[in-house]
Amino acid sequence: MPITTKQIAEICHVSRGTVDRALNGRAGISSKTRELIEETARKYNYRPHLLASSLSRGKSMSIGVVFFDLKNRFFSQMSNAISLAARSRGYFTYIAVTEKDIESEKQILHNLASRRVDGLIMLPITQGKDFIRELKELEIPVVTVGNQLPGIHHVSIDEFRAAYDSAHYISSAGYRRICFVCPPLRKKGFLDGRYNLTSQEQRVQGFLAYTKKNSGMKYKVLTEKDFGAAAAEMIRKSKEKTAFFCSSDIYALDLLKYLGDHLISVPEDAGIMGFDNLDILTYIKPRLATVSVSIDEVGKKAMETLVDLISGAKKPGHTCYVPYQICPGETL
Amino acid sequence: MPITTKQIAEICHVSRGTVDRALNGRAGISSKTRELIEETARKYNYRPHLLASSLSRGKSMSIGVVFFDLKNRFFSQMSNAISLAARSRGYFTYIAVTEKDIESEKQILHNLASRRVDGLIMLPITQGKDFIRELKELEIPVVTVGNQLPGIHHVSIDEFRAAYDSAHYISSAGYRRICFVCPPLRKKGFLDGRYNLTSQEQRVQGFLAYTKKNSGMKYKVLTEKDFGAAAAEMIRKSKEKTAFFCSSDIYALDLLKYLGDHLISVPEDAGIMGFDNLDILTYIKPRLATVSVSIDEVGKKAMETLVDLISGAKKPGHTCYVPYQICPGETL
DNA sequence: GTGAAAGCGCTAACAG
DNA sequence: CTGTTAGCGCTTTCAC
Repeated sequence: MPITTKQIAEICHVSRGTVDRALNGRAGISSKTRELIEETARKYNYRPHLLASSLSRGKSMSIGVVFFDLKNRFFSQMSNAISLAARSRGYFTYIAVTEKDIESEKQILHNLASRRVDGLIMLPITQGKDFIRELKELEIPVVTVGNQLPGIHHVSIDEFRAAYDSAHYISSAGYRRICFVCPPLRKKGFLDGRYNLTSQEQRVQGFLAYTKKNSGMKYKVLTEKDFGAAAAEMIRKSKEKTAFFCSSDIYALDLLKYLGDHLISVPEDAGIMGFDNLDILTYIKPRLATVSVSIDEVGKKAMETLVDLISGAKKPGHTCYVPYQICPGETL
Repeated sequence: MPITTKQIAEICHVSRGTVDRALNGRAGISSKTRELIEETARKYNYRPHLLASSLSRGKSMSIGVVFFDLKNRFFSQMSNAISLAARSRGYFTYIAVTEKDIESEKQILHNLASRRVDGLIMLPITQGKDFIRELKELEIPVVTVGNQLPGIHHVSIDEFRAAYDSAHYISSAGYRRICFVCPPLRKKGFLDGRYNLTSQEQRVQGFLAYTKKNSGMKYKVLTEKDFGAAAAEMIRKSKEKTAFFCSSDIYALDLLKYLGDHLISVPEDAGIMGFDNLDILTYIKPRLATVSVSIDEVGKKAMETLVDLISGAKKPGHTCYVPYQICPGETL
């Protein structure tokens, strides 16, 4: 058991208030007593009790981070950035994973609220009025990344524009036929539409906006779980070369592998473009064309926004866009 | 501000003790008052204040997880497993990253101790008597993974044997010349030997034990940062085919890429074997020979051990080995 | 400059 | 079965 301020007070023959002043660098104390107290604190290996401190101060100096999982590089990279940004401001991060389970997400949020985290950064898997009400009832500042929630602060790239630009990029590489691959959209409508798919939806909308605008374009959206087989069939049936624009690098890699295993060459027989520019791409050949999202930037910005919300100093704008960039590759 | 037990007590015209009994399912209360209390709690959206609860109970139901970073898949996968295992037992996990900085590691540990985490799971970057003393002074149960610390509970694979077996596997694939690639070992001796490299050292020792035992074997250990160039030179200079046994899949992938960029074919001109079996390998061609470590298993086991230590129910053994497996590939 | 006292919200031991 | 009381360790206000 570490020593407490009370004991230090006794040892130094001063009051607890004085010890507090010394240990927290507060004013109104002679340098003599301050030094005495600091020294005994060191001597007895004093360790402040942050739970007690939080209780009386009403701030826990901790934040909650809630993601699907940490297996996905997108989340682990972002968690890394958030964790660092948080610590540099004195916050520690609880990280919890929902495994895309709506009930888990709910429980985690309540638990974190009970732990009195000062703020939350999350990628919500749920949407809808009820959920937003519940979130607001926690009375904790929240910043979302990836999926959006109306009325809640959000940091992300402009998914719509990024997808729009990507479609344009693919088309300028000579493709007249683009297929958007986005398996998560399967879930649309499930559970009374409670799944939050805003990020994916904005991407598909950006894609459609471009392809519909350009009358020469043929387009399709693939949401099958087994999109590899579906894509292979499309390629075989059509003589026109198709580009597969995947809503995430992971799907692009899966597709690349599937096509390779089925003797379809990229980019000779079909084109592929990904999204996110995950760091594992450096090891992949051919180099995947993709959209680079600065995940670290999103994480940092999200933390910054959260701190602003917590301190209430300045109200940050509701949505903060982080720049993105088209990354050319050898797969188109 | 959520309602407190005190307010509930007033509303229900009972004492705080009774409210506590009702809300925590403790015995000694009539079902009538219990129901009344539960209902008002629900009605007013009561949320237990876990900080206060922790303070008086002396348990925070939180654990600290300390790794180099979360960019490395090894750590993020493990964090994911730990986070899940923890939550299933009611614990939440603080996750902090050191970025391989000894001073950061120290600060993080002290901060977590101040937050009164009930236990710690870490991959220490520091070693030495002073560090161990400091760790023990925290008076918190600690479980290490990866790197070891004498006298502290540890969960991992048997690195020595895994490396030994791998060397044997490589040799049985026909190689008479094996080069162990392990850049982290460069740090050996830096900062008065404070860097903890036990995991890597055990691997190199296992490798050496095998190669030294078999007199026909030629061996070498590469620790250069720029190991790709060094390896390429070795390959060019010798007519005998060399296998590069990399202490981590990451190095193996870097090497594979480097050699490919320099027109050296694997496995025609040289062999490569990795370590860890990271999940990104599924996307890599040629399929990398490696050693599979069940990272989830290590994470789960570490949490299990930690819970045993916290509860003090049964003292777990000091070292717990998790099985590993040689994974054949196309790179040998 | 320093001390005394009340309080953060919950828990636990004891008395009735 | 229920109430009272005394904490947990730190913070903060107010008086001296």
